[in-house]
Amino acid sequence: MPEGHTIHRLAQDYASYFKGTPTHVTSPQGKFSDAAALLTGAHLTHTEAHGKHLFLGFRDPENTDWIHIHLGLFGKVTFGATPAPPPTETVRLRLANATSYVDLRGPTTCTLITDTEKQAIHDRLGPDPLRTDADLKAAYKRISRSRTTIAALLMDQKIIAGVGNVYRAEVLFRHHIDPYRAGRDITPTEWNAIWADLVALMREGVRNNRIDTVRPEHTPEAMGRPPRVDDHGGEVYVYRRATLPCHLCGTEISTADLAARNLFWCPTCQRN
DNA sequence: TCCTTATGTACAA
DNA sequence: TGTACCTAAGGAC
Repeated sequence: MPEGHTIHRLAQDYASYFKGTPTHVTSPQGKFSDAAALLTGAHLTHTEAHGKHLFLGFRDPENTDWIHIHLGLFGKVTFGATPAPPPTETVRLRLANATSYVDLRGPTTCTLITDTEKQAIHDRLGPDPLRTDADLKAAYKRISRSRTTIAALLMDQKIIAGVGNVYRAEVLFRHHIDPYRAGRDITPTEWNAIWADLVALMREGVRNNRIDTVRPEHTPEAMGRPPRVDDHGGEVYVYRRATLPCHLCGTEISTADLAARNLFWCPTCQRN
């Protein structure tokens, strides 16, 4: 579920359902109870995403408290209309107002933090293709100096924030780049193209709340093959398509372990 | 009903 | 590099 596009979409959705309304905050599961008690009745004033980190701001006259959420691998968020059903035991955080509720389950992080602590998180994250303040040159500076593979670098949140295993695999396929190439062998032209593509793909991901990367001319309809949508909800070239034929050349898609994650690529199309 | 897997990260050794 | 953490869905039996 969660790459950067999911988190930016959540920032929008939390705001549209809860911003400016008195909000009842609870932690049915208990791990966020103390903070929830402090916040309940407060107004959600601001929501923000940086990479895979979500910040929900509750301003009092003095300063802003932030709920910092990171979904990790399993975290899920579900919105609904009131009346809210009784929460299940796994709900870490529930916000509820007169019209809506939202439940958070299974996050890696859900804590109450200050402005200063929030800034520290921004400071250790790289540029996010979905943020207007993103500096793609800062990312390239680090990539162009690194002997590490581009596949690993794209997953490093200090270098670029928000890209996960799906966007990593797909953007490398779309640019015909061998995932094992060293960062320092990526040219400025290639990096600019990768970045621009990530901006476009991830914006579409926010809009549709899913990851689709297949160009119109390569869709199942256009290519005369049966549609196949992955469990993650979108149509892709290589992600989780190991041993299936490449949409473009028919070669079997490869898979390998890279830094404890599954990497997918087409050994024929991605030889540059 | 059990086992595996997953779009992630932090920490220990 | 390995492991711990958090949850739920799908597949094997």
